Amino acid sequence: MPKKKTSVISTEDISKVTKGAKSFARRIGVDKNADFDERKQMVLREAARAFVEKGVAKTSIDDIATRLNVTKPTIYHYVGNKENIILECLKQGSQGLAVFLDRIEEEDLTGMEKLRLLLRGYSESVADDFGQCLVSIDVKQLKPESVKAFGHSRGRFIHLVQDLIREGIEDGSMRNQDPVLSAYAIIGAFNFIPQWYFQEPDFNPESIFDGFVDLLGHGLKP
Amino acid sequence: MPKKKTSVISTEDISKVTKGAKSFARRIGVDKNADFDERKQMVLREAARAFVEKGVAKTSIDDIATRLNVTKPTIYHYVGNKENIILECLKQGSQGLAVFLDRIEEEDLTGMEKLRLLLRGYSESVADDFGQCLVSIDVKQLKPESVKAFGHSRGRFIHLVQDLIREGIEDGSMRNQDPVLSAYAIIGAFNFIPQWYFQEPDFNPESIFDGFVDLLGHGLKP
Amino acid sequence: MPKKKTSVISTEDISKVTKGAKSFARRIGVDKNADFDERKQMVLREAARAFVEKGVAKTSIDDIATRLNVTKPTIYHYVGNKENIILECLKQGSQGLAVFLDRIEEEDLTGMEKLRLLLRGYSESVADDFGQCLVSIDVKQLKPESVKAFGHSRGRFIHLVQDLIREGIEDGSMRNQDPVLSAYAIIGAFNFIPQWYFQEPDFNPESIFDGFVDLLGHGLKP
Amino acid sequence: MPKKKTSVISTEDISKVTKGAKSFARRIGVDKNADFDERKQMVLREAARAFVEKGVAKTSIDDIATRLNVTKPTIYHYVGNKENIILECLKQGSQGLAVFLDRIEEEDLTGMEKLRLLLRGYSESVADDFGQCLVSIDVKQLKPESVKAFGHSRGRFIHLVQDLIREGIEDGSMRNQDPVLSAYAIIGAFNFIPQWYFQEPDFNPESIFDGFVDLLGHGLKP
DNA sequence: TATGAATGAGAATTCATTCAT
DNA sequence: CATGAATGAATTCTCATTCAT
Repeated sequence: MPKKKTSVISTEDISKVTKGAKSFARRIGVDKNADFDERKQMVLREAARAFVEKGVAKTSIDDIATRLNVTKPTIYHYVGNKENIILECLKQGSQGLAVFLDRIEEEDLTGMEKLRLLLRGYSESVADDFGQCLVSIDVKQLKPESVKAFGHSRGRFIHLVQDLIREGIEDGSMRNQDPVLSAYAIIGAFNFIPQWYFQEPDFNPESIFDGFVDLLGHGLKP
Repeated sequence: MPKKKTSVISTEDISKVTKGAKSFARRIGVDKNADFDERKQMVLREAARAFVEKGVAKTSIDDIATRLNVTKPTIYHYVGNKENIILECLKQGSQGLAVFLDRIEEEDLTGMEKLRLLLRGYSESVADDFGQCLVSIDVKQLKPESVKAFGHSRGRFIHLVQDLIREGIEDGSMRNQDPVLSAYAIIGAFNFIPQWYFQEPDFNPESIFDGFVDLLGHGLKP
Repeated sequence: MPKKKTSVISTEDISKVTKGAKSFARRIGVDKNADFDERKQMVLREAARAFVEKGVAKTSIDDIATRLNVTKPTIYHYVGNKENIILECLKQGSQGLAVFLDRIEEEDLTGMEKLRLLLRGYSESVADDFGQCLVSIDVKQLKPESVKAFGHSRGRFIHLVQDLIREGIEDGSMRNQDPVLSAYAIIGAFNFIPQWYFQEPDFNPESIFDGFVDLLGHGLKP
Repeated sequence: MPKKKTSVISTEDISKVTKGAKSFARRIGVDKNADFDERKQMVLREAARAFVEKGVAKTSIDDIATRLNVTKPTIYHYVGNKENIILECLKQGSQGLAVFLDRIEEEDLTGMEKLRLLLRGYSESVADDFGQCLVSIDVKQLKPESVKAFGHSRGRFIHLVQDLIREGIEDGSMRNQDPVLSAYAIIGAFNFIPQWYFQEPDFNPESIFDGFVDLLGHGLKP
C-alpha cells in the first residue's frame, strides 16, 4: 500500500522524474532533445497533479510554475499554452489506456475476459496522474475544436466497452442485458475513483479492481 | 420519451418556472406574486442549467443574467454572490435527495429494498437541474469553508449507501461484499449519468434506473 | 489659427466633449443611451489622440484609461477591445471623409473641381483626431479580417481620386498624366500632413490646403 | 519589370546577401570570410524586411531569428538590442540617401535640377529595404533619446528640399511658391510609395520617378 | 427593484533580454 | 559562435463585485 498516493503506478520512474522536477536542475552531457522532452514531461506531470488537486479552472499557469520553482514563461517554453497542457495531459492519459485497448482487441478471449482485462487496465490507468486527468477533467473546459480533436478517445473507450458487453452476451460469458446502460454504469463507477481514492487509504488499484469486478461481476443480490 | 431533455422530471412545474424566467425582467406588474423567493428560485434554476451546460468555471454571473434578461446586479440582489449560487444549487440538489433519504430511513424494508428505493430517488434526482449540479459540480471549485459546510450532504449520502449495503448483507438481501467499494461503484455509476444523458435520446430516468438496477442487482455474469 | 492643435476642425463641439472627458462626470437626467454613446465617443477620441501621439503599438489600454482618469475595465465597458478601438477610430475617420465623397459624386463639376473639393475635405479631415488615425495608423497593426472589413474605405478613396483624375483629363480640366501615380502622389502628400503638422505652428488646414493645391495644381516649374 | 519586388534596386548584391542569409547558420566553415560585419549586415537586412512587411511592433526578435534560421541570442550577438536594430536600419536608410545629398550639394546646378536629382535618389532609396524602413518606420516607436540621435537625418533631408525649392525660386528654375509646404508635399508623396508599391506591379522605381516628376513638375492643370 | 458605471484582482500570453554552456 | 533555458515586465482581457441612482 503506497504511502504517498500521488501516483500509484510505476512509482519508481515517476519518483525519479519527480526528484528531478524539484530542482528542475540541468544535467550536463545529456542529449538535448531528451532533456527537453523530459522537462516538458515534468511540467505536464506537475500540471496534471495540480489539475487533479485543484481543478483545471483554479489552476493558473503561475500555480504550475510555482510548484516547479520556475516562472511562467518557462512553462510556456515547454508547453505552449494552457489549452495545450490540458490536451496533452488528456492525451497521455489516453495513451495509458490505449495500450490496454490495443492488447485486448488482439487477444482471443471471451467478452467477459476481455472486459475484465480492460477494467484492470482502466483501474490502473485511473490511478496515474494523467489517467486521473482523463477521467476528471471536464471536457467542457476545452475549446470545441480541442474537444473534437480529443473526444475521439473517450468515445472509442465507451464503444469498446459496449462492444465487449455485446460480445460477452453473444458468446455466453455474460448475462443478457442492455449493453449501453451497462457500459455507462461500469465506466461511471471507474471514473468516480479519483474522487474518493485519496480519502480512502485502505484501497489501492488492485483492491479496487477486485472489489469492482466482484460487484459488477456478480451483482448485489445473493 | 421526452423530446426536450432540459429536465425530465416534473416537467410541469419546471416549464412553469421556465416560462416565467424568459420574461423575468418584464413580469413585474403582470405577476406581482412573483415575490423575492420565487424570483430567487428562477435565478438559481437558470444558474443550475448554465452550470450543467457550460461548467461552473465557464459560467459568469453575466451569463446567468443574460439568460434571464436582467443585469448582473439583479443576480446579486437575489443570491448574494457566485459561491453562494453554487452552494444553493448544491443544497437544492441535496434536498431533492433528502426527501428520499428520510423516507427510506423510516420505512421497514430489507437493505436491498431500501437501496433500490434510494437509487430510484437518485436516478430521478440526477435528472433534475439541481440534481445534476449535485453530481456534476466539482467541489474543488468551492472555497474550503463552503466545502465543509456542504461536504456533509455528500458524505451523508455515501455513508447511507454503505450502511444500506451492510444492512443488506446482514439481513441476507445482499451478497457478502465490500460495502465501501460497492457504494462508490454504485454512486459513480449514477453520478456519471448527466455526462451522457443528453447524448442518448433513447433513455429516460425510468429506463436508466431499470437498466442500472438490473446490472447492479445481478451483475454481468450469467 | 488655433492655439491648441489637438483638433482643428469644429473646435467648439469637440472642446465641449473634451471638457466632459476630463472629469468623465455623470450628468443626471440625460438620456441613458445618449450618455453611453457620448462616453464611448470620449473614449474613442482619447484613444485616437493617444494613437496619433504615441503610435498604436505603444498605446496600451491602460494609457487610454489613465488619460481619462478611469480604469482599464471601464474602457472595455465602452469599446470591447483594442482592435475594436482602432477600427472605430478608423471608421470615424472615414466617415469624416465619406461626407465629402458622397457630396462630390453627386454634384455636377469638372474633374478638377471635384478633386479640389475632395482635397479640401481631405485636408480638413486630416486635421481631426480620427482623420489623423485614418492616415497614420498602419493597417498592418490590425488582424487580416479587420483589414478586410476596413480596407474598403481606403481603397474607395484611392480609386475615387484616380477616377477624378481620369475624368479631369477627359473633360479637359486636367493635363494628360498617369492617373494612378498622380493619385498616389496626391494622397501621399496629404497623408503626410499629420507627421509634421504639430511642428509647424504657422499652418492650419486652410493654408495647407491652399499651398498644396497651388503646388499640385501648377507644379514646381515656372 | 521586376518579378520579385522584395528590393528592386541593385538586385545583384541583395540577392547575394539573401542567399547567404538563408543558410546563415550553416555557413560557418564554408564561408569563413563571412565575418562579423557581413553577418551583422544580414541580420539588419532581414530585420529591415520584416519591419517593412509586418511593422516594427509586430516583428519580434524571434521573427527575425527564425527568418535567418538562427536563435534569438545570435541576433543579440550581432546587433545588441531591438532599439538598436531599428536605429541601424534607419541609419543605413539615411546613408543611401546621404550619398545623393552630398553629391547634390557639390554639383553646380539650378535648384530644379538639384531637386530632380535628389528625388531620383529618393525614389531609388525608397525601393531599398533600408530606405523603406526610413520612410515607413514611425519614429514614435523609438525611445526619445534615439529619436533625437536620429531625427537629425530626417530633418536634414526636409530642410534640404526646402532649401532647394528656395534656390529654385531664386534662380528662376521654379515658380514662386511656399517652400515649406511644397517640400512636405513632395516628401509625403515619395514616402507613401512603399505603402502601395507592392500592390502595383506595373510600376518600378524608374517609372514612378518619371510619373511623380511629371506631376510635381507641371501640376495637374492643363 | 433594477440598472449603468466603475473597479480590484487576477489570468493568459508575449517579448526583449540575459546567461551559462 | 551559437544555443537552450530562464526571466522580468508588460499587455490584453475577464470577472466577481460594489455603489449611486
